[in-house]
Amino acid sequence: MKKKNITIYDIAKEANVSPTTVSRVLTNNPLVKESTRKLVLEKMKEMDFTPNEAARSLTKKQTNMIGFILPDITNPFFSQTYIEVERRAHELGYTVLLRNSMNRSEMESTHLREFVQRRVECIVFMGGRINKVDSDPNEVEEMLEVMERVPLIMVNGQMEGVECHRICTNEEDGIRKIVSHLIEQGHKHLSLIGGAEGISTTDVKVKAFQEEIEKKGLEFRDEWQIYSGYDIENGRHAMRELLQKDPRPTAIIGINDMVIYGALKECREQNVPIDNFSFVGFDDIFPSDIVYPSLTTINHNYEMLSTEIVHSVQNIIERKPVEKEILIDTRLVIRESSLVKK
Amino acid sequence: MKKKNITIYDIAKEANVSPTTVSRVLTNNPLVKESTRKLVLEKMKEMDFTPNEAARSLTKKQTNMIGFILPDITNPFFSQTYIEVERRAHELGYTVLLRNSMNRSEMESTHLREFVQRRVECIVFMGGRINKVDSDPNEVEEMLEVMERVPLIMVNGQMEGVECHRICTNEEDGIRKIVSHLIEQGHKHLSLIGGAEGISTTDVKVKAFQEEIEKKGLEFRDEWQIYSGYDIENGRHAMRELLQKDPRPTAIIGINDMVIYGALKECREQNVPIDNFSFVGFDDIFPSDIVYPSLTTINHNYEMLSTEIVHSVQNIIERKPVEKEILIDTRLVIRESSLVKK
DNA sequence: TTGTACGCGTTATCAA
DNA sequence: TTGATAACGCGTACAA
Repeated sequence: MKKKNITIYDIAKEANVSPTTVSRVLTNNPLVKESTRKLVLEKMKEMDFTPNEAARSLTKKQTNMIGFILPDITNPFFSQTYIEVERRAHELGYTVLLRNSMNRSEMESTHLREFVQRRVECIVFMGGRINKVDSDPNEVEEMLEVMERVPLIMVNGQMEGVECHRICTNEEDGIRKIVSHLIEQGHKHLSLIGGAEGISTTDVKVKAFQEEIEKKGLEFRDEWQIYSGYDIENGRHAMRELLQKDPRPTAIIGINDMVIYGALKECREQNVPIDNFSFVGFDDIFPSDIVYPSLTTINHNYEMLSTEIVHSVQNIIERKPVEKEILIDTRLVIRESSLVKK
Repeated sequence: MKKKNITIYDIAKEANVSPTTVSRVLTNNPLVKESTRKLVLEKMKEMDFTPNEAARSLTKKQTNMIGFILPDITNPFFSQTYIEVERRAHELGYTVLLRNSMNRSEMESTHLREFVQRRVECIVFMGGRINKVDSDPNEVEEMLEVMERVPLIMVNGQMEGVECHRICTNEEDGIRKIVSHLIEQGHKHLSLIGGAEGISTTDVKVKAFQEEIEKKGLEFRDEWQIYSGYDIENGRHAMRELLQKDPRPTAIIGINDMVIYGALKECREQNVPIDNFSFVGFDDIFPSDIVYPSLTTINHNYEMLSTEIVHSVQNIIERKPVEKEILIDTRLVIRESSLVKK
């Protein structure tokens, strides 16, 4: 089953040329006579030759690989971003190395180390440490060390003391769009659930939420803003808490779509009519179109997000000028969950 | 920002030893005096040295990479499988190269070529061409060529004329479990929607469905078995068709969970009470626990699936004996959608 | 316990 | 248009 590794030397011998010439046809060097090129190509086909990328990387000092760290690919928000990045990177000849961190710092470290070792040409970082408002000095130092060797792009995050390229969803504006929409629907009592204090994506949203509410002359109630985490179960807990309040809010915004799924589930289990509330999520992951009621939410513009990521990656690698910070605008997708019923 | 690439030679010079010795500490060779090892490690830290994996791969003739081709990582079925594989592979020191094929043959070819070029040590293949009942001769030939150089494992698929390791979900048994469950619930009129004729995973299910129905003394109605594809929209179409039948079935099985999401959606749009039917899916992807009604479905046992995949990968790479075909049993997860109401 | 010399498969430099 | 020859950075047989 295993063949001997055949190399350009083998091809050279068969074609009666030097290895150099074989290498030339491999790199599409135009300084090769057409007839010899044809001959060499023929022999390569015959012998089923494939150049060894490791050897190539070694001499060319470039691997055509980029590393992508994200918390959890089973979360549609990340997979929807990743797949677009993979596609576009592929078009430009790059191989993406995907690694899940599960938001665990040691995993992130491991992945970073591996990326450096494999000499990826750029690292894209989402989630985890880059969303901590108070960054860990050790993590900062590690990032800086990595960045001395590999350029790094942070997506929807940042670290104090780590200056690098950033591409971010305009989350403030997303929240404003949600608040405006709910007020238009006649709501006066808005709640925000999910997330965690000290995590930048949460803090940004909470701040924007509070500001926008007060700007519109509504009342911000502390007890209607519940930090409860990011997943479905966390959403259930928040909703459970909310249902015990008196008075209750009439509209509920989720830090992401997932927590709203949980909130809906909790209402059902407690036999609380869904219609009692308007719900709005954030991310527009695919299940939001199929849950019941379908979920009003903020779409990240995944296409533009991924386009900008790969675009930046490319320019950074090619040492072209790149904007240090790129903001991606969002879009409010109105579905059933936020429309006034009865 | 860019440092000169520092190598074992630089370390050697700094530590007053030979490059060989540096290499030895890198590979944890015990034949190094403890004091020199310490010295070398120190210098490595000081100079922020990281071995170049490409150079390593070149001499060791092993890359520690495995390739993973699947149709679409945004489909939770695949991401739930992939993430487990990544985790386990990582524990064994392997890097997984993930590539999405979107079920397109040319993409698969591109990815296969790249994998060979990068000298991955094993390829895991899901979806696409390996699910065609009538395999394309060109695709078969390509697979065989690849397999002369890299071992390959097919997950939930096979190709006539391509003998290789296979790890499969026991889909027949899954379908039988569903049918039994529905009959226990008192159903006599079962329908199966989704999938496509000539795709092995579909054909296997359809066949098992028909056989099991007849074995139980029920009637298999051709018009209640609708090939309509694999995604949400396809599920809607099938349901639309089903709603026009007279008589209608009372229980609806989906080729996967996605099509049932579509079916539920279609019922709502047409104001047909969900309660008129029992629904059962296949795959147990995560939204099935949060859609309403929550979906009864077949769980793939992702843990065992991924364990077996990585286990096979490892044994194949290490040339240990491996079972040619491994069957993974499923589990019926009963939720609201299939329980008799009223 | 350590070092020398060579090989891994390619690309790049220079000369022919 | 082609061919020697030297890198690229590391591992390993062999010698010391």
